[in-house]
Amino acid sequence: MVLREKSLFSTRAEYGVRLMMLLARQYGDGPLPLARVAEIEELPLSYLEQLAAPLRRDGLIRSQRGAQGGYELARAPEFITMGEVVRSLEGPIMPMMCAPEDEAHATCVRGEFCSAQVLWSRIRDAVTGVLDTTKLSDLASPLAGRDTPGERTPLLTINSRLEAAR
Amino acid sequence: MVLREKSLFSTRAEYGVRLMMLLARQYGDGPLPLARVAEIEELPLSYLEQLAAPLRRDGLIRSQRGAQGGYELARAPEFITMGEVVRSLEGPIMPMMCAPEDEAHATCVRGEFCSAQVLWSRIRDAVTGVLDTTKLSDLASPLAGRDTPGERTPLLTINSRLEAAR
DNA sequence: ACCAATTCCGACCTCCTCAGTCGGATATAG
DNA sequence: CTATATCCGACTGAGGAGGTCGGAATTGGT
Repeated sequence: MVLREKSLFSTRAEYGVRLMMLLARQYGDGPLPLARVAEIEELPLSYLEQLAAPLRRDGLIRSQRGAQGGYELARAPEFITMGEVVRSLEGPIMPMMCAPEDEAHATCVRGEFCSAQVLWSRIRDAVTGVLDTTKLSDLASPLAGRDTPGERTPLLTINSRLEAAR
Repeated sequence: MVLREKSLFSTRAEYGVRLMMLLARQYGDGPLPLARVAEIEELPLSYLEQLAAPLRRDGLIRSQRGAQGGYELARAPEFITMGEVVRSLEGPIMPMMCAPEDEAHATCVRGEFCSAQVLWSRIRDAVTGVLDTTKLSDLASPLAGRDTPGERTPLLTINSRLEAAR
């Protein structure tokens, strides 16, 4: 779809996070169908379906099947960390084979001689640190992180802004 | 070669860092040929040659061609950051297309609406933070990062330890 | 002068993952 | 009943990761 150089995470995390943020804004207003998400975020519906599956299995979102159905957050946005979201979509965070999250079974063949491992572990910890301390509620407002406190922004607002943009 | 799940960086960074650490231990004792490195680290020589090229172009290592030649660090280990090494091998650090190191040309099509961007930027900063504050000298000793101050360990020691290991 | 050891360079190749697509089955509100 | 959803599994095309290979250029040792 887009031209894509190498990047630390894949589109699964990217799209999945965008999906979750949309659900966060919608939280409390009933389920949102993926077709709407696909439309708003301009993402392929069939791909989104693939991303919703693990999120649901991991208890981050709830589904309502059938007409008027869709997905909604299983918990309030302030109780969902980005770490849960990203791990659900991408699996455990490891910057390198020899530095898995589960330090127990590092697959580093070279064992004690691999002192580079220290570096990769530090990086992994830095990444998971951000991921685990950032909650969905920290990002869900379009103004969040932009040095403005930012009140809640309903979907309606976002839609009209998208209209205006094209 | 090895089975390889998804990981934040590729083998280029992994092998390249190991190469640099070996050169760091050898620093001041003349050039080390890649054939030796390949032997010690059990890595394919022809692939190492590929990794040495950018490191040399970026002025991190110096080469000496011909017999008795090899590579050596262009500067002392305490003046080379892991950020320089990794960037030389892998290019700019971006966890996601919409959060490049050069914040100027973010290729995020959705512009201001992409509030997820905040997350990816934070992660990028966390990673580059570690990378840019860790120097080659911080890792070069096999004891470094293992809560022991760690004196300099010559190659000879490492070799004999490798012998013993198999 | 020669040879062996090196770096240097570019082309090539193979497999696996990413980023989807597709077809259909199942559930449910109106 | 039907339109709208989720759900599930199989399939696929392109591209990058992770190398390999052949040869040219450079240099120290004898």
